[in-house]
Amino acid sequence: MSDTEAPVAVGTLQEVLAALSDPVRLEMVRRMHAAAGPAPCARLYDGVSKSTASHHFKILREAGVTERSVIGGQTHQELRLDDVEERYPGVLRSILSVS
Amino acid sequence: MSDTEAPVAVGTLQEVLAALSDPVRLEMVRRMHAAAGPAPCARLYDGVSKSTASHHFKILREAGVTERSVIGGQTHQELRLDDVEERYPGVLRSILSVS
DNA sequence: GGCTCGGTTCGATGATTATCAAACTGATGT
DNA sequence: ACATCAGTTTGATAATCATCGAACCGAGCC
Repeated sequence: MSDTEAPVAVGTLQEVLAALSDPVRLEMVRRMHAAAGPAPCARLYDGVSKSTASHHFKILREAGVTERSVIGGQTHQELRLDDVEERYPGVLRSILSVS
Repeated sequence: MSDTEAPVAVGTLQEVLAALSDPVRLEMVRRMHAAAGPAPCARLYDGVSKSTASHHFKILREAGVTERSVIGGQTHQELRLDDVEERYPGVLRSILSVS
């Protein structure tokens, strides 16, 4: 079974930038982008504890940058690139394209 | 007389995003962009003390986002849009173009 | 010299925030 | 029922950070 939550509106530009300014979260976002679809949580981070990772996922979701879905009982996270692009054109796209 | 400091290299993407994620600093950057050239410090902020503003200017400079110059004895701040664009194409430009 | 004006630096304080371990929850499997 | 696995929440701690006032500095002016 698949279950996706009703996504919150994309947050303020400040919220989005603050969400992306943490290295752990930016790496999460990069991996979600590479995954190009719902990805299991555990594949999206390294070097921090489960609880810390969950905290960062929450911040990303509350900024409207990602959404959570449950697929076959497992939680997945997914980048809301189109939504963020619609609200702030070019911002997330350029950040992801930069090395 | 005009005196411009040798600008530091543009910082990491994290540093740049962190610098822009503060509302006071983003407003400073917006005003510098509008000024399109060296602008006197006092025109670039509202609602915080002189010392706080100076602190924020420093963070922006250390991230390589702005530079300081002295024109006729007065300190001015200027956006380094071209340098940041060269290092992180699209990032700062898109942030400035967004409402 | 002494004064003001614009900025910076110092030191302190309060608020955020990142982090973890532990307890909890919900689903799956035996 | 029990155990396990994945993720969340809670509570606490440590670190970072924004903010301010006060002291300081350099340039121009009287």
